This record gives sequence, structure tokens and C-alpha cells, in this order.
Amino acid sequence: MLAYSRLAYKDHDHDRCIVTALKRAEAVCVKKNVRLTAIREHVLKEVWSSHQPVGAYDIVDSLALNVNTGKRIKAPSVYRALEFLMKLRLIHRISTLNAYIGRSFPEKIYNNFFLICRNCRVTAECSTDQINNVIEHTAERTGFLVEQQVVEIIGLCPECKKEE
Amino acid sequence: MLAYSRLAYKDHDHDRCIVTALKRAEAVCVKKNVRLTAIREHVLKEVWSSHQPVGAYDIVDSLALNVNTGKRIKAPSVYRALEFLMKLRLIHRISTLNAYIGRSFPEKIYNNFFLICRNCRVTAECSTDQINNVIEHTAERTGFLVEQQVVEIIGLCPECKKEE
DNA sequence: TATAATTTGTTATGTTATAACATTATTAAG
DNA sequence: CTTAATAATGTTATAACATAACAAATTATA
Repeated sequence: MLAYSRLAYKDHDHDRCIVTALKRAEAVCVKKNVRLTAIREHVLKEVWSSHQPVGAYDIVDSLALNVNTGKRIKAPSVYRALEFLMKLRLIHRISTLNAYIGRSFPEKIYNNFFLICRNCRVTAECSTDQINNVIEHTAERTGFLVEQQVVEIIGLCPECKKEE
Repeated sequence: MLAYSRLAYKDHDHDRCIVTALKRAEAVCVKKNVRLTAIREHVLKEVWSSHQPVGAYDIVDSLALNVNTGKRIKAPSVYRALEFLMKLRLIHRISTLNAYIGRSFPEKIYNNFFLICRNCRVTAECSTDQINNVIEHTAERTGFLVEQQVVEIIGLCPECKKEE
């Protein structure tokens, strides 16, 4: 079965994506008894501000000033928030872009992959057991223990393909 | 069909790996009428010095001095050589490690993937049409044009698995 | 409210990669 | 074989991404 975040390529009410992501984050934090602090929430919002992966320093810049103290939020704070959100499976890191994107299928642990448009950078998360099966199966034959998968497909999204 | 570089995990005469890689590089360069200069050859040798991916600055350090002029070879020269070798499909970049490794299956364009040991960093290149098929198939369904694949599996190699 | 645990601030630096332009080496043309 | 064109390398500086180390502040808990 294939699940994929079609929304990424379509006109849609993106505020709803953000709201949903924030609600989910709140729920996860309550459940795990950890704190969704102001910084963490801001970072999550920035990551979810589009369907394009966002760089850590883009977040640093866009956060600009700490709402509470009026001081500039610096790189280490942003990286700490990103780490926190990664651990809770609320975001992904896109290795080939050194950038971060909201997680569409929090329940799936590692049978997901990404379609990354080299032109507009819009990135769709996909999830299919098939790919997982192939990887597990091949790894097993070699005696390798799979712990984590990075599957990033670079190319042209449906929209950008039209224009080329 | 699965092809994979078993050698990576086994005791073997690694000099032969290097010699083979160099010969192949020479052949490719002759064929494409480009130059395998001293720097490029040194970089290729360094990349092939083991089955662990090598960082660009490791290469800078290990190259140390230019054999001809006695001057230190600096980052840009190494990156230029890496770029050259990438274009000729003689090496791969491992995204999750920001490091480079010799290419085992030069003829395969993108249906390959990597088993990366998080403990010893030994990395085996695998090639199977299956994974390619799944990716192509899923991408097709979404209207995405695949140009490049990054499939990196992190876990424990057969040797390190034993010890845990 | 004191204490511990967590989070954030701050400074500095490490790591990876490239831009921009000068110089040198190699090839091809006259 | 000299010159012009092309390719490769040298050099300096800096961009981009990430973390170490320690201090201060905030929040939870006894």
C-alpha cells in the first residue's frame, strides 16, 4: 500500500497542515510528558511553513527575536529544538539538502521515503511497505542489521516536469 | 538479482581493490579523453584506501604535500578532484556521512544502495533492480520524474552485529 | 522554599563546501 | 616552435552547517 502526501504538490489550505501538525505535537508531548516550549513550537511552525525542507539557519533567521526576552535565538537553540522534534518523530532531516521537513506519517518508523524536486524543492513524503521489504530482504541476505533508512529520490515534481 | 560488495566485510587483499579501481579509472579517462592527473589519482587512491567512506578533509590531510611542487594541497583542489571522479562515476558520495567511497558497480547508474555500519563505518554497495523498480513504480504513480536516488541504510554490519 | 532537573543563553569553534580570481600546465593551431 | 586557447591547479577568503562547553534561567518536585 502506498501512502503519500499529495498535498505537497497541490494548492491547499496550508494553515490546516500547520494546525494539524501543532495539535499532533501537543498531543505527543502530553503523552510523553515533555515540554513543547515556545522555541520548540516556533521551530516546528517554521519547519511546517511549507512543503519545502527548511535549513537550520533559515529558522535562525526567521525566528529572529525571542518573543519572551527580545533576544536573538541562536543556532544552538534551534539545533536543540530540531533534535527534540526529531526524537519525537515530528520532523525529518533531509540528508541531501541539510534541511528539515515536517513528518507526515508519524506512526511509520522507517518505511518512508522522499520525492525531492530539484527545481522547486517541494518534497513529498511517501510510505510503502514494499521498499521496506526489499531493503530488509536484501540486508538480511548479507547479514546486515537495518536500524535506519535514508531514501531520498531527487528529480522533478509533476508541476516542474511540465515546464521543462 | 542482487550484487553486492561482499569484500567490504571480509579479510581480503585490499591492494587488489585499489589496483583494479585505478586501472578502471585510467581506462575510463582514456575513453572519455580526460586527464587522470596526479591529484586526481591521489584522491582516488585515498577514497579507495579502505571500505569506509573518507571525508574530504581527511583526504586533504592525508595528501599533505603535493608530490610535484612540495606545496600543501588545499580543500578546493580536493573537492575539484572529487567532483571530477563523481562525474566519471568512479566514486560515490555518502550523504549521511558527508564522505566519499569508491564505486563498485560503475555500470549501474542508480539502482544501487549502501549498507553503512554505524559502528565500524564499513560500507557495502549493493545493487538490485528490485529497489529501483519499487521506486520507479511509486514515483510514476505520483507523476514524479526520478533522476537520482540516495538510498543509505544505517545499521550494523555482520561483524559488528556479533559483538553487540 | 530549597533542591534537582530541564531548558535556554552565550561564546567559541569545528566541519564541510564553494566563490572568485590568479597562476601554471597542457593541448591545438598557425 | 611559438602562440593562442583550454584545462587544471593555486590561493585567499568566506559561506553554510553543526556542536562543544559552560553559565544562567526556568520549571518541576520534594
